[in-house]
Amino acid sequence: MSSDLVKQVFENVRDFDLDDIFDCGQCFRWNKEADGSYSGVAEGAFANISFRRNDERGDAKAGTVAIWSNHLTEAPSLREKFWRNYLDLDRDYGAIKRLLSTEDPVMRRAIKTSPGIRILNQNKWETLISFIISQNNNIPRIKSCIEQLCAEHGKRIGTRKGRIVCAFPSVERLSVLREDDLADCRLGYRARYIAETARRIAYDGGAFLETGEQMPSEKMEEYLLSLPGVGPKVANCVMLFSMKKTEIFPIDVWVRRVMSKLYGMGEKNVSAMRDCAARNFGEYGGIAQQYLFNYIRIAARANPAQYERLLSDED
DNA sequence: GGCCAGGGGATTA
DNA sequence: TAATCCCATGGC
Repeated sequence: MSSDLVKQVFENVRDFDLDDIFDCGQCFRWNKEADGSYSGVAEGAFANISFRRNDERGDAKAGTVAIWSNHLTEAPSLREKFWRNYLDLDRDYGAIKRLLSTEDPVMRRAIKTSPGIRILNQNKWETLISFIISQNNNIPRIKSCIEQLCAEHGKRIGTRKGRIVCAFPSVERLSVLREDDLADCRLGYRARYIAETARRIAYDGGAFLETGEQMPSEKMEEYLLSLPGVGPKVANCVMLFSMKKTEIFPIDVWVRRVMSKLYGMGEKNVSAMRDCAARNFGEYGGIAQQYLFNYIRIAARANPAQYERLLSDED
């Protein structure tokens, strides 16, 4: 397959780190290679992405992104445009980080933990189904569920290291499936949500699939919440990760912990957390959320004992 | 064997 | 409106 790949390069990219981007919980189909690069699938194309920081002669805070993909059918200019948008390269994260950091020591620590996060602009349909799968689930298992879903129902797009690589299944395919056809994916009770939501999208999801960021957030959220298996958290993730709604602040169990333990808010007062985020983080609430989410998750992983003490502290 | 995971839906109170 | 239970699955 490697002979079929084409190369795309972006130079002098700042505020960029592969681990921060692909391991911060926003995407599920990218995996780290032995050389530190990441391989995955986006919009029906297999890709491998590497990042090399400039040496001391260049801008030390910047580097070069190199992407090998089998995006063969598109003109080079369209491919360049696709990756530029997918990796959110036109956004000035340095400015956003400075804005979020002023007068917020918690955010300063969070950003310092993963300063290279960028919010990917992912496919709406894939993001919707992926985050339905995410409910009451953990990230490794979400990834395996999605891989199985792609292997069983996605279009084959090539082979990699002797394994078949598949695209995310189409609306058409999933909309004709019955719950039983999803049994191999080990989706549990979410299988019914996915089958029903797929039929809804096939039937009336035109506006969702074709518009997106042009549509007002309120209207889009209303539609998403009408889908089976989609509540506030899933709807918010879809809007943030696939519709450029950077002000949206998804609240899950980890964000609730951050807000209660580090921002001193009531554990269950989700609406107050939303208000707090809107006040403090404004139009970049979603990006702030991603720094915080990754911060608390890394803290829990790195030092479980200290993390447990933090959580059990009855202040 | 109970608890937890990027929650949502239905039923109670 | 808020609280509670249940929902499959798998890792620990």
